[in-house]
Amino acid sequence: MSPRRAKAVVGRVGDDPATALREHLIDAAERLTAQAPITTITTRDIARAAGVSDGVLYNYFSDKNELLVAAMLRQYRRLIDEFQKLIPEPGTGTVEENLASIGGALFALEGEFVPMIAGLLVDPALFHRLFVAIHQEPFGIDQLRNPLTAYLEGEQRLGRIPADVDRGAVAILLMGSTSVMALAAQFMPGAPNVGASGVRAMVDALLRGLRPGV
Amino acid sequence: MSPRRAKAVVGRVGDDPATALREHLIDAAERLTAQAPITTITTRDIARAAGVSDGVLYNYFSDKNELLVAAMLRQYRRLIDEFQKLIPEPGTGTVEENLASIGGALFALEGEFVPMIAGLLVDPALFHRLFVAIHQEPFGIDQLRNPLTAYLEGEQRLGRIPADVDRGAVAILLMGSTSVMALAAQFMPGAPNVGASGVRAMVDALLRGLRPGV
Amino acid sequence: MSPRRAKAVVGRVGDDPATALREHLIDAAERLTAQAPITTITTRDIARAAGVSDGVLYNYFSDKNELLVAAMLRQYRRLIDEFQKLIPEPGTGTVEENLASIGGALFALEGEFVPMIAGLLVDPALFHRLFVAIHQEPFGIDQLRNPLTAYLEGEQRLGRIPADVDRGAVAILLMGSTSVMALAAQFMPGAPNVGASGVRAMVDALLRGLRPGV
Amino acid sequence: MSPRRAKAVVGRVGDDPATALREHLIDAAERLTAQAPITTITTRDIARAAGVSDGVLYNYFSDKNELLVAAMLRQYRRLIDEFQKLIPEPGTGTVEENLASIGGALFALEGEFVPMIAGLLVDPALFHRLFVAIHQEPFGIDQLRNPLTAYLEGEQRLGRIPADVDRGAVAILLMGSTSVMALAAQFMPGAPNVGASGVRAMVDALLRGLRPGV
DNA sequence: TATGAATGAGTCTTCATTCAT
DNA sequence: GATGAATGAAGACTCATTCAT
Repeated sequence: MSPRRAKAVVGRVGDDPATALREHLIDAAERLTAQAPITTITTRDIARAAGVSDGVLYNYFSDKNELLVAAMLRQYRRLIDEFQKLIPEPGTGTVEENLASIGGALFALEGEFVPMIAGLLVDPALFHRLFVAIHQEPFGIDQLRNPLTAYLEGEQRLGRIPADVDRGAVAILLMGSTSVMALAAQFMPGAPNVGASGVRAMVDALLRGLRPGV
Repeated sequence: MSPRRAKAVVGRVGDDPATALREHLIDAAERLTAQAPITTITTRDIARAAGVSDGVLYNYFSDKNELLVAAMLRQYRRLIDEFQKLIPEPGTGTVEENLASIGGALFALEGEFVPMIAGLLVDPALFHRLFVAIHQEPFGIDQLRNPLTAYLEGEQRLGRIPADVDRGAVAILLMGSTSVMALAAQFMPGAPNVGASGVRAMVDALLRGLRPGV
Repeated sequence: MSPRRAKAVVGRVGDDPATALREHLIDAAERLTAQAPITTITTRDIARAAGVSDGVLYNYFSDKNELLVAAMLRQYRRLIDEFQKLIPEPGTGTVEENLASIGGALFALEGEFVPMIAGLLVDPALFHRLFVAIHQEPFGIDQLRNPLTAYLEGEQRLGRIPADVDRGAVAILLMGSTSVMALAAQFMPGAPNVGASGVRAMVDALLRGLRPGV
Repeated sequence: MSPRRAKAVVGRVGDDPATALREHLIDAAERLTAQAPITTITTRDIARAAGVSDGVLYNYFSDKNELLVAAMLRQYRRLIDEFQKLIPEPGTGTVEENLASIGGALFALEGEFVPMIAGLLVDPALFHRLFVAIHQEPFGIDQLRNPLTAYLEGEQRLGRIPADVDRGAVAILLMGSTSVMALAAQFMPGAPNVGASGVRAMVDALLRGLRPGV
C-alpha cells in the first residue's frame, strides 16, 4: 500500500516517511560540504554518501543546486541559531568577557561559514538560487549583525559602553577580525594569534581604542 | 633560423623570446581572473584571451593550475605593491586621516582579493599548488599585516598611538572589517555603510574604543 | 472483501472491475497521444493523466509499449469507425459531392493518423508490437481502402463511374492526396490549397482526368 | 604546424582538411539515418560510425541536432536533385509513359523521405531547427511540386494535357498516392499493387478520370 | 615551437521498470 | 491490487590534455 522505503533510511525513526529521504539527502549533502568545497560535490557523491541510488535526488529536488541550496540553508540556520544562543545578556559578567565570548563564537562560526561563502562566490548560479531562497532578508550579514548590535545597545543603555559609539561599526570590526582569523586558521593551521588568544588581543585593542592619553 | 613565435607576441620587444609567450599567457589568465570566478575559467578561455592556440600553455606550464597559480601570484604581488605605496608615513597628517586612507586602500584591495581567496578555498589542489609556490612565507596575511604594523609602530614611536596597543590586533581589526565590507559589496551591491562611509565609521569606533568615561 | 480499486476509477459503473483500470489507462494514453508525439510520452505522463500511481500500468500491461499499442489500436478503430459512417451511399447526391465529402473526411482522419504513423516509423519496436497485435489483417491501408472501394464499386454498378476505372488506384489517389494535405497542414499551418479548397480541386482533377479532348 | 587529423579521415583526398571531418561526420550521420529512425541515433552511434571519438562532433556542430539537421539537409538536397533529373521533357514520349516514370521516381524518393519526415514530426525541436535552416522556402512540398507542375504546364502548352486541369491538384494526387505506396511498402513489404504496378494503375486512373461516357 | 583538432573520462539529468508496504 | 519511491542504465555535452602536422 505504501511504497517501499530506501534501504538507507529504513530504521530511521520519528520521521515523516514522506520526507525522511529528503532530509537524509540534505544531511548527506551537508556532511559533504564540511569535507569538500561545495562546487566539487557531484550528484553521485551525494547519492553514495546517502547510501542511495543515483537518481533519487531528482525525486525530491528539481536539480542538484536545489539540494545544495537546501543543505546550505540548513547549515546557515543552524550556525545562526548556535550563535544567537551564545550571545550574553547585557549587564551580566564584564563587557570584556562578553566580547571575548562573542568573538570566540564568531570565530568558530566563521570557520564553517567561510567555505560556504567561498562556494557561493565561485558559482554565481548557486549563489542566485540561495539568494532567492532566502529572498528579502540580506543573506549573511544582518543575521549576525543584528544580535550583535542588540547586545551592544543593551550595554549602552546600562552605561557599560559609551553611547556615542557606532554599534554597527563595532559589529563589523568584531565580525571582520574573527573571519580573518578563521580564514588564517584554514589557510595556515597553527598560525599564531589566531583563535582564543587572537580574539582576546583583538577585544583588548577594541576596548582600549587608539586614542593616546587617558 | 629561430623557431616561430606565436602571432600574439610578435612585435613584443625587450623580452627574452623564450619567456615572452609565458608572460603573455599569465597576463591573459590574470585578466580573466578579474572577470569570472577562477574555477570557471577554461584553458580555451585563456588561449582565446591570449590570442593563442589551445595547446601552447602546455609548453610553458605543466598544467592549467600551474598557469593559474602564476597568474594569482602575479596578481597578489601587484595588489600588495599597490597597497604598500598607499600606506602613509607615520607622523604625516593625522592618525585619523591616515587610518581612513589605509582602510580605503584595504577595502579596494580586498575587493580583488576576495574572489581569488574564494577560488582557492574551493579548489584545494589549486590552493596547495599556490601554497607550495610561495612556500614558507605566510601567504596573504603577513604581507599585508607587516606594512600595517610598521605604520602603527611608527606612530607609537611618535606617541600618536599609545604604546600599549597591540599592533597586530589592530591590523587584524582593520583588515577584517574592510574585507567584510568588500564581501558585502560583492554580495549586496548598494548595501549601506559599505565603502568610504563604512570605513570612516569603523575608524572612528576603533580610535575611540569601547571604554566608558574619558 | 474484494481488493481495492484505484481512486481514479472508483464510481465507474457497469465495468468489469478487473478491466476498468486497464481501460482507464488506455483512455489516458490515447488522450495524450493527441497532444504530443507518442515517443515523447512517459509512463509518468500516462499515470498522471489517468490520476493513478506510476506503477499500476505494469499490472495490466507487460510494458509501456503494450499500453501504447492498445491506445493506438483503439484510436485506430475509432477513426476507422468514424470514417465509415461518413461514406455516402452510392447513388445519393452527386458523385462529385460524395467524393468531396469523402476527401474531407479522409483529410480530417489523416490529421490524426499521421502523427500515429510517424510514431510507429520512429520506433520500430513499437511498430512491431502493433503489427503483431493486429497480426495478419493489413494494418492501416485496407481498413480505409475497403470502404472506399466499396463505395466506388457501388457507383460503378449504378453507372455513375465508368466500369473500367481501377477502384483500388482511385482509392490510393484519394487517400494519398489527402494525407499529403494533412501533412502540409501540420508542417505549414496556413498553407494554401490545403483543406476544403484543396480537396475540391483534387476531386475536380480526378473526375476530369488528364485526357485531352472530350 | 597544422594540427593532427582524425585517424578516420586520414587518406581521404580531395577534401579541404579543415572540413574533411565535418563532412565525414555528416556522412556518418546520413548513413545512420538510412538504418534507423533519426530520433534513436545517439551521439555515440555517430562517433562510432564515423570511427571517431565521442566528443568531436562538438568541434563542428553546436549540438547533436545541428549535425542531424545538416545530414537531413544533405539527404534532402540529394533526393530533390535526383528527382529533378528524372523528370522528362514535355513533348517527349507519351504523357502516360512520362507520368509513370515520374510516379516511379516519386515512389523511390518518398521511400527515403518518409522516415525523415516521420522523425521530424516526432521531434518538434529538430523540426524547428531544420525549418529555420531552410528558412523561407517551404520545406519539402514545393521543391517537389514545382518541377512537377512545370512539366504539366509544358504538356498543357503542347496540348497533350487539357488546359483546364488544375496542375497543383494533379501534382498532389501524384505525390500523395506515391507516398502512400511508399509507406505501405515500408509497413508491409510485399504488399500488392505497390511499386511499379501500383504506379501504373494509378496513372491510368488519373489519366482516364472518373467521368462516365466518352 | 605553435597549431588546433582529437581524445575520452566525467557530469547532470531522465525515465522505464521494480518492489516493499 | 494499488501505491509511489527507489533503482540504475543510458544520453547529451564539457573540457583538460595530447599530439600529428
